[in-house]
Amino acid sequence: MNYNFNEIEAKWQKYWADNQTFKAKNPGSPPSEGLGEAYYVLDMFPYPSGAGLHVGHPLGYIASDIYARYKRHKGFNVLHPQGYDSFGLPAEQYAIQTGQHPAVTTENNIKRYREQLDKIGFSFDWSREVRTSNPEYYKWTQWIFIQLFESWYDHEQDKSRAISELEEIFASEGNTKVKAACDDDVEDFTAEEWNAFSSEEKQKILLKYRLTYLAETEVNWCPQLGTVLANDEIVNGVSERGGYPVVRKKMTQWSMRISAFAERLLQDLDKIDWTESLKESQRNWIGKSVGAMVEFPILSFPEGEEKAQRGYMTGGNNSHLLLEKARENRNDPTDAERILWKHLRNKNLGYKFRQQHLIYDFIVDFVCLSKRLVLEVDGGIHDLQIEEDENRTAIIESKGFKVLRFKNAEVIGDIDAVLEKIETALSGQPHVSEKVQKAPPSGAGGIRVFTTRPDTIFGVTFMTLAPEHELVKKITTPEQKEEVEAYIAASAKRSERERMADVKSITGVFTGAYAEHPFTKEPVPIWIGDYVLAGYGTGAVMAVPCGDQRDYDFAKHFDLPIINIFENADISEEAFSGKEGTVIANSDFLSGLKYKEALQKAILELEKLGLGYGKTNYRLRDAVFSRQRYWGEPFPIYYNNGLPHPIPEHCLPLELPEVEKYLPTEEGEPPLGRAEKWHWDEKNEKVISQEEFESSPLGGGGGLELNTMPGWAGSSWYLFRYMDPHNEETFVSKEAKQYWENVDLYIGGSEHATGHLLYSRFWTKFLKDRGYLTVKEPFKKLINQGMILGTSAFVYRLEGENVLISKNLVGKNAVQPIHADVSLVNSSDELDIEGFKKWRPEFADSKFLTEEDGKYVVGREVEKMSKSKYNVVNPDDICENYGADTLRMYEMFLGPLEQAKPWNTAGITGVHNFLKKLWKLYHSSPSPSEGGENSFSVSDEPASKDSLKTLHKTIKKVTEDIENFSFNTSVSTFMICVNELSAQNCNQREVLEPLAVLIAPYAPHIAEELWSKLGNSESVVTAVYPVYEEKFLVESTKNYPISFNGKMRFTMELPLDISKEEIEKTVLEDERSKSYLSEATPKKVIVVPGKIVNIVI
RNA sequence: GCCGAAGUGGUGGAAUUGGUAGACACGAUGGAUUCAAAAUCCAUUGCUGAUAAGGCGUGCGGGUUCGAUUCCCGCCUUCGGUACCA
Repeated sequence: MNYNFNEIEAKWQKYWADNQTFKAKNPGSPPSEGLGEAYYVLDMFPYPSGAGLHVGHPLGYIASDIYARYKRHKGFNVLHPQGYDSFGLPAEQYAIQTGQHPAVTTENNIKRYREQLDKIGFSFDWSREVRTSNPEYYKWTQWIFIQLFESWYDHEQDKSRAISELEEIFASEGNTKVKAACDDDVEDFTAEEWNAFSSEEKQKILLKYRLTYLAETEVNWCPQLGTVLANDEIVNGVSERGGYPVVRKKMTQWSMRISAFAERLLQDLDKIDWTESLKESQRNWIGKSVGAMVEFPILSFPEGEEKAQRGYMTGGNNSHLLLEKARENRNDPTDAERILWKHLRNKNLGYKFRQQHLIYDFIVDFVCLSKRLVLEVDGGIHDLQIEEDENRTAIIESKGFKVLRFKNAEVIGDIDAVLEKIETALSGQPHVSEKVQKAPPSGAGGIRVFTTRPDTIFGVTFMTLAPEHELVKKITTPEQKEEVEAYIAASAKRSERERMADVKSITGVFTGAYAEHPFTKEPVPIWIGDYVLAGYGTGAVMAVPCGDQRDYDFAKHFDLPIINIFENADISEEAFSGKEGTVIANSDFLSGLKYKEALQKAILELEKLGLGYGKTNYRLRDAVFSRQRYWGEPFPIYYNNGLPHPIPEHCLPLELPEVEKYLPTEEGEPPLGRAEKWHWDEKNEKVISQEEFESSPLGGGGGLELNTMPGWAGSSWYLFRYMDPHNEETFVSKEAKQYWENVDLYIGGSEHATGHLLYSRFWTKFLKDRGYLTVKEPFKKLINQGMILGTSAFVYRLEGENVLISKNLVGKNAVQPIHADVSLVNSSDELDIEGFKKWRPEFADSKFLTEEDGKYVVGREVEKMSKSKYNVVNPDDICENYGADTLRMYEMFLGPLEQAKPWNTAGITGVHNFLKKLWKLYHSSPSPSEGGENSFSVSDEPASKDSLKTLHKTIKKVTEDIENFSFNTSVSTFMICVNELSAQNCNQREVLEPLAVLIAPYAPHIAEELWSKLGNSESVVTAVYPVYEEKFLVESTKNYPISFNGKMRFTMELPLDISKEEIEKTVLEDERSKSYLSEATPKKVIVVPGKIVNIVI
C-alpha cells in the first residue's frame, strides 16, 4: 500500500466528525467525576471574509491544534473551540453595494471557511461553535452592556459596583465623599439636595457615573457617506472613499469608562504570561505618567480686568476656604433660604439656579448663571455690614451680574411677591449662552497644566495652550486677536493626522496675556501652539525650555528666554532631560535638591499654596462604543424623556430588525432608523414598529437606540461563552466557569494588542467585580503567531515596448515589473509562458526574451500575501496535492511560530517526502513479484539498542519543543528520527507504536491510519503519550572535540568515566596533537569533561 | 524620537545554561534507475584555495574569556508598535 493521503485524510476526518472525538466534557451534568484536569486552548476566532483562507491564516490554528492534541495525550480534558466574529463592516459594505443581506453573505462565507478548516484536520469541538451575530449569542452581549450600564466604579474599593449602591450613598451622604470614576462636569450635592432632585435629574446625574454612558464626542462626520470616519479613513481633509468633505461634529455616543480600570489593567500585566513586547504595547497605550497638576493664575484679561479671576484651586485669596464655606452653608441653610431654594430649584421660574455659589471672591446665596442674576437673602448679621454689602454688590455687578437683595422677613412673609420680583428681573436680563456660564475646564480662572516634572517649575518661561483650548478666546488681547484667530483657523483645517506627520515645523502665536508664576509671582507669557494637543492632559503645558526639547525648540524659534535650572547641565545646544542624579539649581527652595526630592518638595509647596497637587495621568481614554452601522449588535436601550433606559432583561435579545437599505436615513439617522418592525418579546407582542414602541408604556414618547455596537463588543467575552455555549439562563454557568476558569493558551495576531486584548481584559475585570466571573484575566498565556508572507513573482516589461524579458537579462534596462500569478511559476522560478498569456490576454502577443536555456525566469520578492499581488497560496490546493498532514508540518517547519516568514511552496516536498518515509517504516519493501505494492509490516521482535536510543532521543526533544512552542525544531527532530530508523531498517512495534503517538499532534491523519493498522481499535487521540526513559540514552564514550587556541582541529572518542588528567594525557599523546603543537609545550590545557578539550599554545 | 524584536550559506532556518557554527530542509551540481519523463536513490554543496595544506567566516568596531552566534560597551541596518503624551 502506498501513502494515499487524500483517502486517509478524508476517512479520518469523517471518523472524527461521526464520533465527536474532540467534544470536551463539561462539569455539571452527570457524570461530573472523572473529567480530568481542564485545559483551555483558544484561537482568535476569525472574521469570515469573502476571500476565504490563504495558507497564512491556519498557522496559529495549527500550532494551537498541536498543543491541544498534545494535552489530550497527556490526559487533560481539553477545550479547543472555534467560532466566528461575524459582525463587521465588509458584509455591510457588500450589502450596500448589492442589496444582499449581510446575514446571507456571512452565512456563505462561514460555510466556505468551515470547509477549508475541516480539510486541515483541526481538533475543534464544533458543538460549541459561537457566532457573534447570532441572537442567542448577542443576547448576552446586550446583557453585559446592561450590567455595565447598571454599574459605577468605586476608586476607594477599586472595583465596579451596582449603581443602586451609589444611589444609596447619594441619598445618605451626597456625592462629596464618593471617590468614583465619573464625568468631569459633575457638581457637588448633599444628601438633602439629592433627595430633593426629581427622578429625571437623578438619572441625568447617574448617567455621569455609569460604566457605559452617553457623552458628546467629537467625531469625523462625513455627511455624504452618512457615517463617522476613523482618522485613517480621511486623507487631506476629505474621505478616502469618494473624496467627500469631512467635518468635526459633536455627536452623542455611548462610551465605555475603561479609563477607570487603567491602573488595574496596567498592574495585572505582571501576572500574565504574555510576551514582553505585547505587554509593553499595552503599557504604552495605557500611558501612565506621574506628576502634578499645577494652576497658573491668569494675570491680565483683555477687558481690562486688573485682578485675576480665581479658581477653586487658588489659595492666595482664600477661595479654597470660601468654597468649603459655601458647602457648609449649603448644608445649613436659614429658614428663609430653605423656602426660597424650594421654589427656585423646582424650576418654577424656568431657569436653573445654584445655591451658595462662588462668584469671583464672594459666596452668593443664589445665582442663575444663564441670566446672570444674583439673589441675596440678608440675615440679621447683614445689618452690621451694609457698607460692605454695597461694595460687594458693586463688584459683582461690575462683572455683569444683577443683584437682588431680599430680607429674611420678605421671603418668609410673602414668597409670591419675592418670586414675582425675581421673575421680572429675569426677564430683564439678557440670556447668556451655556458656554460662557460654564467654567472652563482649566479651572475658573487659572490655567491648569499637567506636568511630570514639577521639580522644574522655576524653569518655566512661558506657557503654551492648544489652539482649541477654551481659554484662548477669553484671554487673547485685542492687539493679538487677529493673529490668534488666523492661527486657530489654520490649525483647525489641518487634520490631526497632518499635524502629527508634520513634527518638525514650529508654529505658534502669542496671546498677549500673562499668567502668574505660582512661586516667583513673575508674569509668564501665554502662547498657543499646535504642538500642544487638546486631547491630552488639560490641553495646556507649562513650558520649561531648559528641560524639554519641544519647549526648547519653541523658545529658540520665537526668541523666548531660557533659564537653566540644572546644576552642571549644558543647555547651549539642546534641552537637558536627565532625571536621576540631576540636581536642581537656581530655583529658590528647590535649589540643591535632587530630582526626586525636588519633585516632592515642589508638590508639597504647591499644595500649601492651593495651586497644585500630585496627580497621575493616563493616556488611555474612554472608548467610544456607538457605530452608525447596520451589521452590529443593537443596543438594548430605549429613550424616555430623552433619558436612556435598559430594556427589561426578559425581553432580550433585542433582535436586529430588517431594513430596506443599509444606508443612513435622509435625516442622518443610522440605518436602523429605517427599520419598520422590531422583534419585541414583551407581552407576546412579537413585532412592533418604532411608533408603536414610542406610544407603549415603556416608550413614553421616546424610541429605541438606533446605533449599533462596535466589532469588539462580541469578541470581548466570547471565550467565556465557549465554556457553556447553549445555556439559555445565563451567559456561562457557575460550574462551567469554575471548572474552565480562563484561557490557558491563546494564540492570535499581534494586531489586536491594544484593541481586542485590552477590551477583553477590561470586560473580564468588570464581570469579575460584579461577581459574574471568578477570574481577573481572560488569557493566561498568549502567543502571537507571525505573519506568513507571500513570495511574489515578477515579469519585466521593457519600458515602452511590448517585450517581457527574463530576470537575468534585465541588467540596466529600464523595465516595469509586473506581478505574475505564483501558480504559473514552478519551483525553479520558471514561468509557464503559455499559461501567463492566457491569464493576462493583453500580453498574448508580447515577445518573451528568455535565458540561454530557453526558460523565462521570474523575479521574486517577499510581500504581504494578498489577492492584488497574485501571491496567494490556497490551503485547499496544498491539501489536495500534498495532504493536510504535509501542510500542517510544513507550516510549522517554516520557522519559529512568532516570527514573520515567507511562504515558498517549493520547499514543501521536503516535508512530504518525510511523511512518505515515515509511511515506509511501517511497510515492507515491495518485491518485484508483488507488483511494487508495499504491505503493512511491523515486527513484534525486540528493537535494537540504536532504534530505542533514536526513539527516546526523539521523545525527549519533541516533548521539550512542544512545551517551548518550538514546533519548527520538532519537525526537524522527526525527520532525523525517521532518517535514522530507516537506516537501521527498524520495523519493530516497540519503536513504531510510540512514534505514531508522538507524531499524532503534528500529522494526525497518518498517525490514526498507522495506529489502526497497528491493531488499535480506539482513535490515537486519547493514546497515552510515550514516556522518555533516560536509560536508553546513556553513553559510555564521548567524541571529544579537540581544539587549539579555541579552534576545533579534530575529534577523539574517549570514555566518559576517565579523569581530567587521563584525558589530558591521552590527548597530548595523540599524533595529531603533536603535529599541531610542533615541538612547543602547551601553555595550558582546558579539559571540560563530557564537553571539550582546549589546548592553549 | 521612544519602546520592542531581529541581523548566521544561494533560500527557510538550527545551535535551549559561553564549549565541534551552518542541524533539518529547499535550491543547485554530478551520478544511478528509465526508451524518456515523473518518482525514487546515492554523492557534493559556507567562502577562498587546486579536489591539498592553510586562511577567512554568525551586520560593523572594540572588550571580557582558554574558548563568544551566545556576555559587556559603542555603532549600523531591517522589521513591528507608538508618538509633538507635557
